[in-house]
Amino acid sequence: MNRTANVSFTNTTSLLSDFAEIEKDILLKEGRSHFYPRKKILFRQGDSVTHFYVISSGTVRLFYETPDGCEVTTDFLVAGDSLCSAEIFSFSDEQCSHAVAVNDVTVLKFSIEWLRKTAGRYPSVAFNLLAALSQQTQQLKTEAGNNSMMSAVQLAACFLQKACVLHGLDPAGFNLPYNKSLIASRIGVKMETLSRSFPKLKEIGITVEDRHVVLADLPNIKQNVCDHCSGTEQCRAYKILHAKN
Amino acid sequence: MNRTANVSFTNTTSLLSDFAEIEKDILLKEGRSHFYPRKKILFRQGDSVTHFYVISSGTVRLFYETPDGCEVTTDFLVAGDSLCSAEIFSFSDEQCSHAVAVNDVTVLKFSIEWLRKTAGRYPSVAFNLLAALSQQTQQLKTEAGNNSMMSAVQLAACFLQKACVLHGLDPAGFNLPYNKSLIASRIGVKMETLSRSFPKLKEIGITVEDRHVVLADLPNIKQNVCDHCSGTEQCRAYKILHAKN
DNA sequence: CGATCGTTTGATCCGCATCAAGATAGGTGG
DNA sequence: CCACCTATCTTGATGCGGATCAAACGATCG
Repeated sequence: MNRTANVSFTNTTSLLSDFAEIEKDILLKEGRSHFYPRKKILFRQGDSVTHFYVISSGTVRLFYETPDGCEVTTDFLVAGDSLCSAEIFSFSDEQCSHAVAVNDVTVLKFSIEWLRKTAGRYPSVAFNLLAALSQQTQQLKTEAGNNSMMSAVQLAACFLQKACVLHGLDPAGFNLPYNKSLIASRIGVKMETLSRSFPKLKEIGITVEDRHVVLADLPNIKQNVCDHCSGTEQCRAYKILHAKN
Repeated sequence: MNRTANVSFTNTTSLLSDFAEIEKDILLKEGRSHFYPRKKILFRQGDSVTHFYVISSGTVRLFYETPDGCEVTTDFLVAGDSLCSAEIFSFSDEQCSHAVAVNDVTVLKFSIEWLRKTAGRYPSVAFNLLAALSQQTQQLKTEAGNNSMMSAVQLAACFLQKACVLHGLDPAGFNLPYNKSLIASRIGVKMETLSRSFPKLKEIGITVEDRHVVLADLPNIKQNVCDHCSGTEQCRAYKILHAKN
């Protein structure tokens, strides 16, 4: 587990992207780089929280198991995103979800004791943690709202647009970064339902054939991603939502 | 707007309950006490975030409006809970929901500038904010999971148990602290559906007649509240969930 | 070449929303 | 005191969306 120097943090909404250079140095010096091959588990639901992670490359899937054995995917995380930011300062020290590498993944690991100590010593570190947590909370809120109000077709449309932006892909044509079953699990519908939504997506300019996706009529897709679907009229999901009225 | 000395923070999971005495003093000295009568609006969705609030007494409802005019209640907050904790440190300075007094409410208000400054000066204040945010995030996560997996009957059962604990009521018999339409809006179902779930609730020992509720067979209700339904076998919603198998 | 995985497609069922019509209670004015 | 009204809630009938069960298809792999 050697240290790495060439870590890139591309995600503009990430925890670290936003740090001043001094704090970045502090963190990069302390962080131990770890490699997880595809399908390797980073931690399991119920494990005690020992580390804070920042993803350097690859994609991590968070999911939990319901008592009846059903997997619910709560998020996909990419380079620059952090894991266990909420867990560090909460009362329970148990992981509330599994984390598994979707593809080959490298992360920086920090012990939670060190991070707590450092947050106490450097206010700017604490502030950045606060900002990261705030954003997570906001995102969860809007997502909770969306999920309860949107149909399977709308959810699929949103997901594809978000995935395109998140992974920096070309809307004019790209390959799905993960299985369709994972996508279904992420948007909270069954595989069969997701499958049936593709013909309907085609009608509104989203073509999905095998792994290949085309998002037509959306040159400025970044502005169209629907974190706040309900509010922004450029959003495709918004249009779908109101097509019927 | 006079200052108040006799503020009680009963909620054990609240932001302030957990502060050391010194920090409590700092906050209580700065906080301005405000009174909001029943139905008065604290702030509206889209307003710019100017203050951080801690509830001294009463109940506040958070909700947002969908484009088609439907109200979605995201939370009820009671004495000791805080408002806008996530908003203070996030990029957007817009309120993402309305806040309205369910009954007569008193709050302590702090300007966000002051709180940011104070969090920078006193690490323990920053830590308590981190802890509060962490907890909020965790709660949102489990709730998002629950909502997608639970039926209307299960959601109603959960809500009644939580409400009982949250408001410190007697499970052997209490009156609903709010309208049934608000409850329906909170658990994300229509009034009619909530209404139809009451007969089914009776079968599992939850009696609802008009405003009066009895939670039978649950002497230790606090242990039964289902923040983590999926995991705890004592939880009534867990039992409902698995009654069919 | 069969075997397994991921996906599609079809048939059916169930839960919740919707629309519509009472029911009950609290409040107001005559 | 009664008639009326509105808010809140209940009950019934119907329709739709998504889950479930089941079968088949194509691709990859040993």
